[in-house]
Amino acid sequence: MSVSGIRPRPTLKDIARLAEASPSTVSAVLSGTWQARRISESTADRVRRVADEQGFSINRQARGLRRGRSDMVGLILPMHDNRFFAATAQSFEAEARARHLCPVVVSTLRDPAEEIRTVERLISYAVDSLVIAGASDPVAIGALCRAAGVRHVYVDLPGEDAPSVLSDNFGGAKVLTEALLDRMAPGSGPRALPYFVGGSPADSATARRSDGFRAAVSQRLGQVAPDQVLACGYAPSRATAELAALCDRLGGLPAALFVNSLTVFEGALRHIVTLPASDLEGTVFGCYDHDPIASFLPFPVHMLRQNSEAMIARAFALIDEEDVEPRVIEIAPDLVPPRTIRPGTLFDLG
Amino acid sequence: MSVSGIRPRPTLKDIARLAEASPSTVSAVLSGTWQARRISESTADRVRRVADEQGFSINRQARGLRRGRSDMVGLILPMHDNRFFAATAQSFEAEARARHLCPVVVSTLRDPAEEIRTVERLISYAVDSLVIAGASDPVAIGALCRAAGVRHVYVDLPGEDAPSVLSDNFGGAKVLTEALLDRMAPGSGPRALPYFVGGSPADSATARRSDGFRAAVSQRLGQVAPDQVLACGYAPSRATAELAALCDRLGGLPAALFVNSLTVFEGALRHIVTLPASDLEGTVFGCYDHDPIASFLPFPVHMLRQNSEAMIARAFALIDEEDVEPRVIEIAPDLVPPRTIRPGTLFDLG
DNA sequence: TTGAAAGCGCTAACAT
DNA sequence: ATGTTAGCGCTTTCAA
Repeated sequence: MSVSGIRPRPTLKDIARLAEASPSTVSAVLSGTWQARRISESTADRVRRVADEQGFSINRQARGLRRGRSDMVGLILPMHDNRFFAATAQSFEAEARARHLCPVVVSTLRDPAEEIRTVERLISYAVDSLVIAGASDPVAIGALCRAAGVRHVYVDLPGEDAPSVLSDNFGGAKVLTEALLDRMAPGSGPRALPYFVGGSPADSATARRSDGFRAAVSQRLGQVAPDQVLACGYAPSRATAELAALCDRLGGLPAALFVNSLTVFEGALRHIVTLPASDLEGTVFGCYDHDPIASFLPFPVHMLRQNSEAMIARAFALIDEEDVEPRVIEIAPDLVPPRTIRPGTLFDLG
Repeated sequence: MSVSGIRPRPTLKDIARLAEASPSTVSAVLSGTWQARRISESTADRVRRVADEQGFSINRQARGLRRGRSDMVGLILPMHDNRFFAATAQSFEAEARARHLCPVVVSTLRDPAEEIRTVERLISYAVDSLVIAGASDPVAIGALCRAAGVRHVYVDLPGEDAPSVLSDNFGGAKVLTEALLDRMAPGSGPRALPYFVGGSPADSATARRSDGFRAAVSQRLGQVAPDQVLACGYAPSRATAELAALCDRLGGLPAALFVNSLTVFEGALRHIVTLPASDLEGTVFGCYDHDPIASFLPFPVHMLRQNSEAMIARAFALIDEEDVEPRVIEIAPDLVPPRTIRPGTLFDLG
């Protein structure tokens, strides 16, 4: 309204002057510390009224500087565009807000240099603590956090210097593999075997998952050939090629296919759609990760839904308890069975 | 190494003392302002060396307080767990980093109160600017931003007091509808018509999309009955029920179905899988939003991929140019045709 | 080419 | 029950 345009936002001092109180009183009233400083109800009311009238909102940079903290918690992610990490971010925000902390979510595209820069930056904004999901250089991250005295917890991929909350990759893979073995068509020869595809052997999650796969298979079938595990990375295009080569070798799809992630699954699909429809009949699919639309595909896909909510809840509990003991905590994923196929519908393969 | 444990991180003053320079010199050297203050190369080198040795990293709360800004940019999202918003977040981070700004992404679950609280909070952390995606209360947001002098841009859903970068909902819906009309089986009676399902009529995106749908249909078929547009919200369960009711009325699926979002699509699928396979043959699907796995379903789904990258790039350009003129900028989404179906494969419906 | 000093807005001793 | 004051770590005149 005024010709002068926007005026600077009021500071705590302005409120103090207007409410005829001292800055410390205003500070105490507005930050809820006033129980300690037995401030009279009337003063408190007056201060609050003036603050409201003036549309006062505190300068958190100043408050943070003075208190040596920021009331922000950081979450570092490889990327947003991924069901698991997106769900992780969602849970993270809920937990942060329940604690009146400001959630700050930043992704690093699995670039170790970017990851380090991000950690440094968040520390220099004085985040109170840090959750690191899918760390690519946990050693460097740990060094930075320790130097700055910032509590941190690893999620999804482990670190050595602080607690890690991971998916139960071994157990989950074992359960999923068992589900596949249960449904697998009996037969003999290499096509009658289950195969594992996707992921990087350098990555501890893939290692644990393929171990779980091997454990289940060898328990049921007695042995696992090395070529039943094809860790060809996470890129869809690599998965397409790898599956094509496998089908070539076997003369068709194997009886069961354990797919290590949704991106790998997408790549696998690209090959599958080129196959004769009859080829699908003898195959069961499993995927370590869940996608609601995948459950509507015209063949059974057993999926594992990682429990990101429980993982993040656990991570926050560790931070709350100031528990910094390095160790691995595993959270079981949930097995999502394929949807029941009703005879006569589109998805009846018979 | 030392028995005393972690020591406090060095401040700029510490570096000054160790480098035998004044705090102002160190500040100038470390923040690149030193060209202005013609500092000697040797001093600059010495300062940088000491800073490195000490592992100095600046306290951004202090810097921000002094400079009256924070070098943070905020992105407000309805939720992370959604392909479009996740892609938006990803692009946002890339643009922010290209400008040496710290991206801060926060979601609000479409809760207007939470949204306001989040905007207030980010402002009180002194974010330099704000991108608001899917605003549920743009009027209140605008008031806060203006009072604080924070530049802002709306994305996905418009605001009145600042520029808005939106998907070209009308044009996109028209193009998608035309693709459906092109592929639609000829016939007569209500089943031979295209239907629009999902979204809320209160939401401007849905309004524009259904307008685009109507424009394309009336141009081709001469008229559109009111009951061809079923804005039943975004919840999957509502969509399932709505589609079931429609099929009931029509005696089967309509010749074409325009689905307003992926969540609606998921709900629609739940009904579709209960239908006899032969029912699908005469129907084409369209979805405003893209999902890679949906393209592998055993019937053709035309999808629209919103160009979040271009939208965010435009939003940042507006912020860079300090362009605050309220207006709507529309970005065309890309039509993703259904995958080619090869005869004899699983996905050959014939 | 550099240093001294004020002060950003807030909180927490320490007064009273 | 409330006010005074020092100072968090930094940037920026202003002085030299």
